[in-house]
Amino acid sequence: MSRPPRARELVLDAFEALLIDEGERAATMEATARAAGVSKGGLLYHFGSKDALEAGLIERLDALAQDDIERMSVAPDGPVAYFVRTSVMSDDPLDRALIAASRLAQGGHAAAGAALRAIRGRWADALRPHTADDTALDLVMLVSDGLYYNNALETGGLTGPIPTGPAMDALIALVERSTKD
Amino acid sequence: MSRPPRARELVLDAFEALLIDEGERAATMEATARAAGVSKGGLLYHFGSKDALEAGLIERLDALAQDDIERMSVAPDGPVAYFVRTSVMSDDPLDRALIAASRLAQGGHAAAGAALRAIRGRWADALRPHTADDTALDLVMLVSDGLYYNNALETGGLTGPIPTGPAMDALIALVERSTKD
DNA sequence: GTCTATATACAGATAGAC
DNA sequence: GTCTATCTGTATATAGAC
Repeated sequence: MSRPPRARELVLDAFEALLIDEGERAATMEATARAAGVSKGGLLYHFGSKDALEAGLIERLDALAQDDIERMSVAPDGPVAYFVRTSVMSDDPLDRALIAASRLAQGGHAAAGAALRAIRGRWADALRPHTADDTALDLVMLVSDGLYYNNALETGGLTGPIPTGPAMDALIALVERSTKD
Repeated sequence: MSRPPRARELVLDAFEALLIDEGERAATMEATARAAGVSKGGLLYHFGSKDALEAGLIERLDALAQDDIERMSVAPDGPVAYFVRTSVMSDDPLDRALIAASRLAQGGHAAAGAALRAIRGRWADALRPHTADDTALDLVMLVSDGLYYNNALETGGLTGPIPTGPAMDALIALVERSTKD
C-alpha cells in the first residue's frame, strides 16, 4: 500500500482539508501546495492540472467507499445500525473524502456529483434486503444524508445539532424499529 | 412590498440562481451583474461589496424563514407533515434561499452558517410539541435535512433519488407513525 | 442610478533550472 | 522530483463620467 508516492498522498490530504475547512473557493492549487509543504511546481508534477487533482480525490473516495460497503455487509449489529452510526463525521478517511467531494459537487463538478450518487446507490442496494420496503429504505438513507448534511455545514469545528452518545443510540433504535423487516 | 428597489431584488435573484446552479465559485460580482442585466458598477451601487451582497441574501432568507415557521404552525395536516413535505425543493423562494445560503456556509461564510443553524433551531422548537420525544424530533429533523442535502447536490437539474408523489406520501406516513405523540 | 475604465491581487498553467 | 520565474485571465474594488 506504499505504491502511491507519499508526496502525492500528502497533497490530496491537504486538498481535502482545505475543501472541508474553508470551502471550494479556498482550495486553490497555491493554497494546497502551501498546506502540503510543497511548491506550486512540485504539486504540478503529481497533478498536472486542477482537474487531475480533483480526479485524484474522487479516485480515493471510490476506493474508501468500496471498503466501507464491504465492512457494512458484515457488521456485527447489522448493516442499518452500522450505516446510521458511521454517518456522523468521525474524522475518518471516508467521511473526509465524502465531505470534500460534496464541496466539489456543489461547485458544479459533474464527476464528483456522479461519484456521490453512485456510492449512495451502492449503499442503498446493500441495505435494501434489510429494510421492510422502499419507504423504510428511503427513511434510512435520508437520516444518513441528514447527518452528513449537518456535518458538512459545520465549517471550522462548530458543534452542530448532531445526536451523539446515548442520543445516537436512541436514534438508531428508532430507525431500526421503523424500518426493520 | 415594493419598498426594496426592484433592481436590488433582481440582483439578489441572479446571485441566488448562480449559487444554486453553478456554485459559490461561479457566483462572482461580474457574473451576478451580467445575469441580473446590469453592469458591475450598477450592482455596486446597490451592494457596495461582496460581503454586502451576501448579507442581503441572508436577510432575505431570514424573512422567508420567519413566514414559513408561521405557516407551519397553522398547517391543516399538522406541522410534521408540512415540514417534511416542504423539505423538497419546489423551487419556491425559501427553498432557493436555503440552498444558496448553504453554498455560502460551505464556502466558510460564518454568518450564513449561523443563520441556517438559527432557522433549524426555530423549526425544531416549533415541531418539538408535536413529537413523542427528542429522539423522534431528531428523526424528523434529519429526514428533512436529508431531503435538503439531496436537493443541494442536484446541480444543473439532474433528477436525484428524492421520493416524490406516492413515495413521498408513504414517507410522511412512516415518519408520522414513528414520531407522533 | 447606472455606466466605462482602471487599479490591484490572485487564480491556473507553462518553461526551464537544479 | 522539486524548485523559481513568468504568462494570461479574471476577481474585487475604486474613480469618475453621464
